[in-house]
Amino acid sequence: MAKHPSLAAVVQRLEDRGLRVTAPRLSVLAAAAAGAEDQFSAEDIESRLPQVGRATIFRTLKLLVEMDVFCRVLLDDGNLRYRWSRRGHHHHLICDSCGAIEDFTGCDVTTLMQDLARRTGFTARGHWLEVYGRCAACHSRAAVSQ
Amino acid sequence: MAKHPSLAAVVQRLEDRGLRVTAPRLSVLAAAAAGAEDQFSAEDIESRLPQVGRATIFRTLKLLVEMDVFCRVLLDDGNLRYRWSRRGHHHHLICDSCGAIEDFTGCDVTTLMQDLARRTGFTARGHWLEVYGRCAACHSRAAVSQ
DNA sequence: CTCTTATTGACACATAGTCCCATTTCCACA
DNA sequence: TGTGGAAATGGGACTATGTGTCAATAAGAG
Repeated sequence: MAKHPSLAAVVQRLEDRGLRVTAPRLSVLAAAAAGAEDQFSAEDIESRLPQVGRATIFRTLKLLVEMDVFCRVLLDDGNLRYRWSRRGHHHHLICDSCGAIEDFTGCDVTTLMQDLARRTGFTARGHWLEVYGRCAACHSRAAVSQ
Repeated sequence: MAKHPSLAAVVQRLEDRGLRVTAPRLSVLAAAAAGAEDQFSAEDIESRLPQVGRATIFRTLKLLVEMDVFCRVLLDDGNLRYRWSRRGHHHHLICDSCGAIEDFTGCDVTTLMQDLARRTGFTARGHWLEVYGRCAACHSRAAVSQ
């Protein structure tokens, strides 16, 4: 699966919303695709685009997160990263050891929420879940080196 | 149940860790207990303690979070709050409408994690979960006003 | 080609911290 | 009781991640 959706698709979605497809917006998308990692910080984008105003970069990041082109990932140390969104409801598995981020869907938190409503009367509208641990690759790597 | 544990218990835990029980640390605890709400921001503490250095306030907050005296709560808007921890693994139910925060334990995310490990090979070490929605009190309030 | 509106860039300001370093405070031990 | 070392503090600079304002610019519609 591609790291990120085609530019054309994003452009289409901008147009559908009646938003303009401008050079700075395309630059941010390009800069986000440029990194070696599939995740990036606001600062990464800033440093790759010295010619684009800082405010514009943040505005664009915010817009693209709203449009579900990017998603935010909360790292264990409290830092925030951006990432191409796989679109729709999903969560992240963040590897402590290599830092890789995987998505996961099939989130049964819904069941949990229903349970919760029964027990406490609290109705969940949404939730934020990040999982920290060790990915399969780092497991085998550890197994080999020992 | 009390909003927060006795000061003596916290003092004890500081001593157990070989840390000093200093005036600034006690001030932060007092300031945290002073607010009307059971939650507070770093800024709340700062403004209640103009005589204590900012660096000290942040150091102390961090220390008390590590000691599980306070916990951090991630609000829906991305802002962070501090809160007396009920100690041990728990999550938060944050009411959109009145802003109240309830704790909940009996978190069956564990089951989810085991499932995850089977499916993806990812072993979870920990997770962060915040739930947003509407509390029981706000439900009944809404029912009455309609 | 021009009008309108979206968008941008610059800059100031805000929040939530961290880092460094000189000074102070505390505690233990002589 | 005095003192030396370690822990803790306060001040200030610095960082990261934003937001708000406002005048200038650019895009698309007609």
